[in-house]
Amino acid sequence: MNSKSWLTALSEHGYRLTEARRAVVAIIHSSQRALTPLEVYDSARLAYPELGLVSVYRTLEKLEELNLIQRVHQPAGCQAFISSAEGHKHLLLCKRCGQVTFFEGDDLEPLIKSISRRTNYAISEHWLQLFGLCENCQKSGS
Amino acid sequence: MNSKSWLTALSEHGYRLTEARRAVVAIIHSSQRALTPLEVYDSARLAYPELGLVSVYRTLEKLEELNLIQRVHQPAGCQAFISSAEGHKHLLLCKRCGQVTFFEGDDLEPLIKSISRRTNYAISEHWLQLFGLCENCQKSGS
DNA sequence: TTCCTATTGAAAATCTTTTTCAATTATAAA
DNA sequence: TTTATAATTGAAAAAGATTTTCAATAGGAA
Repeated sequence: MNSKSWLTALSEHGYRLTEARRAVVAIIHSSQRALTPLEVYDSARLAYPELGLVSVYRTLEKLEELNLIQRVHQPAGCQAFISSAEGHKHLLLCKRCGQVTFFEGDDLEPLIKSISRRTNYAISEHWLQLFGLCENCQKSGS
Repeated sequence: MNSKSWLTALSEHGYRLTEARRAVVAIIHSSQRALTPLEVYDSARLAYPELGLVSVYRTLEKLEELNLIQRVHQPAGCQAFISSAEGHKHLLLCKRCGQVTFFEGDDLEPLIKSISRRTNYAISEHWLQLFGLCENCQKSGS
């Protein structure tokens, strides 16, 4: 999924393709780690200085609505966004550099069924997130 | 773990036992669902009207520091707190009434080891949270 | 009971996010 | 192309949430 297809998706949902949106899409689409609205704003303004922070919020809102990005929850805060993976994937976050890696977690079904039986809950969603150090950060010491 | 032991814990860590703290502890300790600072404030003021919102924030901060409460992350927001379970437990949340149930998730180890092998991450923490409908809310229709 | 200092609540400050609004601009239609 | 129009913009204001400041108060050790 390249950055152009995000623009196409926006367009197909009746949203106009503006400079502000292109700038925001370019930044968040190419990031390997989750970015806050302010970080997107600061990075995107390097290429498009007229950009307003409000447009960043509004564009992130639309990208999230189209499932192109998703919010990342971390101990330090829950305002950051990253490109969504296709299909149902879970997140693995590097505690040092913030890099986000997706992984499949299908093996969860038996656990969920067992919890469901034990608690009598009808379970419809799950969040699984792992934290650790990526290969690079392990190498480069603490 | 009763509410008195939270007060003891606060006291043992050098914090004074004040009316404001007692009021906050009483409310959050007895809640079955996660409460935001504002919800704690509103509930606690019924018993102790002089309470200030600032003291709610400050008390929640200390309770979290002592691991007596923990922040609950939800699609709707991440500002709410619930009593912590003892030992390593995961959360199961009712999407309708908000009730929080803890469960053990030890069966996760094999999955985590496999992801670790596949991604070369050194995984040190995990978050697992399930969402669904509790028994009561299933009964009482949508 | 006294004294010291942690704690308090009110107000102000700070941050983040949302709303308002007049000007601009993307896009469909002519 | 040009035109018309409605979506979008950025700035400013508003709204919310959280933190800081500060003088007054009250917990608890002596």
